[in-house]
Amino acid sequence: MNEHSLKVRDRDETRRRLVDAAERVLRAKGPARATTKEIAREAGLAEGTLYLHFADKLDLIRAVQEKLLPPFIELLLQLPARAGSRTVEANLTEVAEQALVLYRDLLLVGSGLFADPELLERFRARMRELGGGPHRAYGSIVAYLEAEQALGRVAAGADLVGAGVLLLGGCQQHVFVEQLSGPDLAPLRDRPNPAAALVRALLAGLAPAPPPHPTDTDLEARA
Amino acid sequence: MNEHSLKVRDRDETRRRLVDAAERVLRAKGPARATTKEIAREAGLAEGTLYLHFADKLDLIRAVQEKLLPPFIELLLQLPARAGSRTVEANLTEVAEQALVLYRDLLLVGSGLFADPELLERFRARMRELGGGPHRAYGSIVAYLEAEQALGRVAAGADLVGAGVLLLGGCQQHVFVEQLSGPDLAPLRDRPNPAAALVRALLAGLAPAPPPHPTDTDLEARA
Amino acid sequence: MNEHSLKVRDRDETRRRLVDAAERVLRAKGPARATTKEIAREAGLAEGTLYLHFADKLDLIRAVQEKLLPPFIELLLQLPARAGSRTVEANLTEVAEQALVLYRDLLLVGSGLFADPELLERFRARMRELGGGPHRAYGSIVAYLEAEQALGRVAAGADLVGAGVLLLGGCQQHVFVEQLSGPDLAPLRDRPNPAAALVRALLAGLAPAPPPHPTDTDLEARA
Amino acid sequence: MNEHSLKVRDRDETRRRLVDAAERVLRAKGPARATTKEIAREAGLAEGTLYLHFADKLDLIRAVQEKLLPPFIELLLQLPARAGSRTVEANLTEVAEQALVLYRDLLLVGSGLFADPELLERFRARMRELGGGPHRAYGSIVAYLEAEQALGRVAAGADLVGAGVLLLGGCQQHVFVEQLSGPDLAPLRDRPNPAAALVRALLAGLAPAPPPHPTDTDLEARA
DNA sequence: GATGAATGAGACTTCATTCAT
DNA sequence: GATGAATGAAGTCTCATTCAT
Repeated sequence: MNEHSLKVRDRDETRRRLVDAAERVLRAKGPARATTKEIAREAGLAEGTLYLHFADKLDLIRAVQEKLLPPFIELLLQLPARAGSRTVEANLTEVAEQALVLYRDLLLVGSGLFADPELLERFRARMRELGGGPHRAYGSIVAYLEAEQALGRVAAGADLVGAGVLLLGGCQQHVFVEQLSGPDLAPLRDRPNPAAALVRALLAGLAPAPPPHPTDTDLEARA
Repeated sequence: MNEHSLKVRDRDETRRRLVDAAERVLRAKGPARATTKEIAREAGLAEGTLYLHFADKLDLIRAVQEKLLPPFIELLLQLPARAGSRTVEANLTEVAEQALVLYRDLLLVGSGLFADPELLERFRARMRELGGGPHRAYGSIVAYLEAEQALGRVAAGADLVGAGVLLLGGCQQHVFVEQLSGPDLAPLRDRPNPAAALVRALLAGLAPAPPPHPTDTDLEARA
Repeated sequence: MNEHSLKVRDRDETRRRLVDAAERVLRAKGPARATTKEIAREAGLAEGTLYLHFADKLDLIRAVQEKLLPPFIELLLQLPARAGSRTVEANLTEVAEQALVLYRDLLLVGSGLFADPELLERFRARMRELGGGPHRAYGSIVAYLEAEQALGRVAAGADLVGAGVLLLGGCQQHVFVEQLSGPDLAPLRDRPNPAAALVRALLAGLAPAPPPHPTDTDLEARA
Repeated sequence: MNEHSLKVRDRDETRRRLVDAAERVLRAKGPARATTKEIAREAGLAEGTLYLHFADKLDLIRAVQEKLLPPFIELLLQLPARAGSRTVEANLTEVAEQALVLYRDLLLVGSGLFADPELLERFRARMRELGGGPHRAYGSIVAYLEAEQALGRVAAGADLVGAGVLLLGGCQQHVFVEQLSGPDLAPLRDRPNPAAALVRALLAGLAPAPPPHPTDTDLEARA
């Protein structure tokens, strides 16, 4: 390990401290109130140092947002290979649990994304660069569900993309309502295991079971 | 119509112009970049006039956000009375369509809500004041589904709150992915009628149809 | 009493209500925080009405300040005629009491005078116009003391202008220290009748009584 | 002198330039018209720099006011030790001279103190913090006069606090009248050495010399 | 590379004043 | 004469960014 790699490690270390500090401040104050001065103080560094490691403040915020995604991405990448293992319910519940974690972070840390069109556009550009983004997530989920369909563990005619949207959306909505309502009014407070509950609700659907015995009289009545 | 009511109408007119202008600027620039100066210019009024009608900038933003909700609230309030009419699918699709409209607005205009803890807290306070908020929305949806359950048009054991979260969340997610992906990468672009599709997916569920009557004749029939 | 005089009385009444309201607001908020909006509200009139009766805000403030002076002026005008009546101490104590009242008002209401050179210059101009001002006050006091001197009730060689400056200044200083110290630190709090005490101190002076019996030994010691 | 102390000196230098610039602007425009913009321009610094060194505008004004007091405080602290030296008249005249200087500054720079209740309250708080304020000034003067009393150079029964109030008040009044009258009407203009005159007037008092020994011989001597 | 004082554009807000009704 | 909504200049303060050390 030569001097150069030491320096590189120092650079990385400083950069990491800035990202971590930024995340703490974003969580504490919200994107609108997070200032470079406070982030630098939280990192124990000078304000100017920030600009040696990031192009500007938005660049740093984007780095924080990117840090939040990998665990979820990781899980999705492994998902198709799990088809057939355990139960569909268990596999999807694990996804939902991680989605809840992710959306909680995104709501607090990344809500500034839609507040500032420029930040949003930069984020999209970065996603294109990395080849990531929502379409990858849905690709993984659909691939998994197709595999389960082939195994007969998912209904044949099901709208798999729709199911993915409902599942991830349910998680997002849960967090959304939770935060919007605050500690006082909490319509979802008495749902102890939201991830599992949402998965069960999605699997079951809302439609009533079709009439078990299509007897003659039934058929006549319908006609 | 006397002089006083004329003035009242003037006041209201000015107020409305400010809210409309604020909405346009919020959509164009995002909450983080919307300035009082530009809102006033957009309204064709002086900057100071804004403060004759609103306590401060956040108060104005809140007024814009409040303006977006009533159509959706209205629909939800009428929903329970529709139980038994048309089909469950049609009724829920109408809800989903309006939810898509609402979330599209909220994402662009209201995302600043979570970016600034103070704004969020003010919004919560206002909801407590008005007795509104997400718990009211869920109350209406659950009441409707319970009525349909009693009519046999919704499965007996279904998790009705969970269904509501999945439905509204699915709409939210659709908008979220749509916006996050931008015009280029659009995993959901080829879903022409997202509201109807989500409702159908929710009604059907993912689970494969269980053998309704595990009697011998049934099993034979399948084989 | 014809219609015209009624209107005149109305005008005066409105004007007086504005001046009174301005005084109340000035006392409550201080000159720096007194706004035309609040003064109008306090007067129960519209903001624009203020400008029908006063050239501008400074003109109104000046009217308040002028209202404070007459009682004191009145007293000073009568003062010379009182020479020989009661005691010098009683006469001066009455002056000191009124001076305390005046300075208390001036400090709270009129401190803005020196905060704004323009206001000060307008006040001077108005004094020149009315022939009033401090030189008139001192004229009265000196005239009174001269009369008392002639009566032997005031020391022959006394600096009468200096005595006036000390007396009025003592009152001013008392109020100044009182206000500057606030309710907590009050070096002058245990002085129950400050006007009387100041007059007594002024009459007595600080110099020790000259040696009562200039005996030979005393004279030798001094030489 | 290392790099750090250099920076400290820079900081102090900038701070001092701001205070000096603020003092100049306060004198020129009065507290009510002094703006941060002009103070910064006068200091040759950016407006934002002001807020690196002072919490806000009031904090800067307070710093100017505090700068004015030390010379006077210094003199008062040394005063008790001077008892017995020179003459009482000389010692008090020095105090009066400095008091005139101080009040001239305070009237121009510090009159805003009473115009804004918040500024006044901050000033009181700062005095409590520093243990200073008028009660300290009066403590020193009284201590000095007591020492002189013990030496027989001040009358035994004299009201020492009252004497202090008269002396400082006289100086304050002198400045007050001087400024209020403006250059035209100056009732006190022909008093060439006001400090000395006020002290002499205070020492002498107004009361006519009482018959020191109301013995027969005294009475005869007067006749 | 790190520092942090300085920058300065620009944000929000206030308020004396005007003028159509 | 009275009104009060509207004005807009001016104020205080913030904060991302730069640059000499």
